[in-house]
Amino acid sequence: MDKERLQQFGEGIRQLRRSKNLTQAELASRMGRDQQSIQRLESGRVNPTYLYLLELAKSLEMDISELVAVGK
Amino acid sequence: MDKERLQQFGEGIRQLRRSKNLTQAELASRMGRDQQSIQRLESGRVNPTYLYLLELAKSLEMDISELVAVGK
DNA sequence: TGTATTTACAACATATTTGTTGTATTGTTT
DNA sequence: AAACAATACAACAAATATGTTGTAAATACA
Repeated sequence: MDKERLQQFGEGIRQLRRSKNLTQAELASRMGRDQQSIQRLESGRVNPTYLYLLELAKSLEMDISELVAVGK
Repeated sequence: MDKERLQQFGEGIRQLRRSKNLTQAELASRMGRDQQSIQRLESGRVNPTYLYLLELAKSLEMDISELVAVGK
């Protein structure tokens, strides 16, 4: 189901963020967003856009190709 | 600018679709969508979601990691 | 030329993402 | 325990993606 794919992806992002020792607020700040934005993403309650993913990858210092692979 | 990234990505999708000899309508059909959806994507007028990209990759018979790489 | 196919674009309704504010809950540290 | 930091969640407005219909323009082909 779609909802599960989003939850899986969100969980993957959470792992990545933690592996880099960043708080939700810190990551959000790098993206010019707020903590709630990351929280919703990690909880799988939203379906992020391509541009959001590009910014996320940049803020996590990785390629978007690697980023989207976490949901697999 | 963001608009340019979307245009660049859309153009990349167009190349991929053409390389597989698919019309916009055919690709859309595989995704359960209509021709207009693909047209807006390729013209860079929309910012597709993660789930949309997953379906697009599947319909183009490729990995989402490869798919998002076309916009680079 | 004429016909069919493909692509482009616009407008509208609907659903959803995003931004924002506030706050509750959980976790950590002293 | 108390204080602080981090995370979760809800509700609202605004922006935007998506679905849909209609049609114009461009392209391919007989």
